[in-house]
Amino acid sequence: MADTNNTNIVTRFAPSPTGFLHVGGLRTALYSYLLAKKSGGRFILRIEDTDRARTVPGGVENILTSLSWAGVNPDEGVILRDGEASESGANGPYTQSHRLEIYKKYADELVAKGNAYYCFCTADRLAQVKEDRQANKLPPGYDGHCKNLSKEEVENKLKNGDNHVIRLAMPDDGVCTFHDLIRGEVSFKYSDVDDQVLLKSDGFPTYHLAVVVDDHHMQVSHVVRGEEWISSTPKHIYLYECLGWTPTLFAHLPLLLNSDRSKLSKRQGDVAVLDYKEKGYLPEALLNFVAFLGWNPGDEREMFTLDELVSEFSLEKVNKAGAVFNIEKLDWYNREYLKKLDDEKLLKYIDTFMPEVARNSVNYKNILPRLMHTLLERISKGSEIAETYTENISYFFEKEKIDEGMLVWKSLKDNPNALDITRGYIAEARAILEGMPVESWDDREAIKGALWPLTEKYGRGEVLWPLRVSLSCRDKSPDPFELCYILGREEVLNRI
RNA sequence: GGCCCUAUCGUCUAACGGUUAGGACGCCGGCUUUUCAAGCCGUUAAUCCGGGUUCGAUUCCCGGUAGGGUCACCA
Repeated sequence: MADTNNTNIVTRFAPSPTGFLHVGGLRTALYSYLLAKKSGGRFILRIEDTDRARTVPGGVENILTSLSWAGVNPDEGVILRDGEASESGANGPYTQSHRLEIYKKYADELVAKGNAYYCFCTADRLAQVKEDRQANKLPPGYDGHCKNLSKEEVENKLKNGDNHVIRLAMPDDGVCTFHDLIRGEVSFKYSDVDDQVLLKSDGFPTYHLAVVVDDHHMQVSHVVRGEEWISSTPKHIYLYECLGWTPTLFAHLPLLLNSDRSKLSKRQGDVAVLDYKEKGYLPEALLNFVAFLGWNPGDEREMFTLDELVSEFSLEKVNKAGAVFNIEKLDWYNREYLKKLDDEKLLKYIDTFMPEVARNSVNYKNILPRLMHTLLERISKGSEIAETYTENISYFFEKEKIDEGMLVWKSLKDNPNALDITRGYIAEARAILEGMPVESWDDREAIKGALWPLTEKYGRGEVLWPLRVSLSCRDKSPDPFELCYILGREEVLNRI
């Protein structure tokens, strides 16, 4: 349904499928989503696939999957400004490569109006110009060579079928000042702005043309994008002016940074949203974390669901400075959200990260539900299960060799009969456990209660340490009561 | 190099002229304890520098410095 009410904010997320959606993109999408949703407006997804050479197979799929995993879902059935039917419908996002005639039409209009011109320069000449200008310490950029071509020359070259692009003719003087919703007033001299290509020789638009045309037609009110676009904004605003349209409002977000404060990149860790999914980060955790990179509610609350973010979010509270993507904090968030999972979900979660060896154990199905909470205390994400499996987990699923020297508690170390004495303790413990009613095995406290008199008789470390070691074959593990509970009667009696 | 943006603990940040500069993560320490982990408690730690404006600057202005972004027929 058409919405002509301007009080509602319309935003869009416009990634290009040239790789995988990364966490910075997710944050941009999230902020755009929050801004629109908070006002009761719409959030549009638009695929900017105007670079044929760099478009990656599966790129669109990856964007869609990532967004939907995170729960940042675009609206459907968007109506365009001029009333044409929504190409998006319920089936997918807008895609620029499907809208080529629209951009062409406006590029032609711009040429007709004298705001743009044909350029026939070859790549070689362009490279030469760039080199020369740099040698003269001028900023690299187009020198305007084709701007002054006569009508006849242009027509001849066109008739000739010469390769050409269409460039925007930037004014020689004047200043572009705009109010960035995050940074305040920003201005650029038009003379510092290059004559950008609008339509490439393959007939595809560049970002600059496509973004303006689409944002206008899709009734976008607020453009939320990364700071790297701020210096291109004058081109966009000028384009709006030439086309006789009202520019959108702009909000340029601070960048996400590596720990060395360079722009977040693949080299220093994972950046793809789905990498985080695979490592076992919960979408709620990633989203909550990423939301707080450059924004905060103004008080000391830190845990926010997507819905809570919608009601709390405001652009005024978005910071200006770049933010380091700090994995430790993400890990903390993830564990907090993991703790909130109910047993059924936690079981499923832990299960998906368990290695094959564990799965093949006959006791797997019995042990896992009892082990999961204990395990959760030791990990902050699923991928750590595999990393720490051999060291800290494998013994639950298969009995391993015990180093008998490890069996003796430190207080008995000097006693020549330490091992025999310790074996005696273990034997007594075993007898107690064997005589324990079957239902007590489901109750940690009952197990503890049964074993406790022994510790009072011989000492805690003297009894508990060897018991724990003989059950886990490790010098580090949960306490013996916990081990008994997790392993179950049969396995415990078997191991002791 | 030109242009633009930015600057509070190691990190994410609060303080929109007056606070012992607050919180969170991490680090470190303590408690608990049979080990490990978890949990609880606590400590450490910051206003980039220099000038203004002001009775008073983290906060406003100017200048440095540092970092980042951008200057493609890439987005």
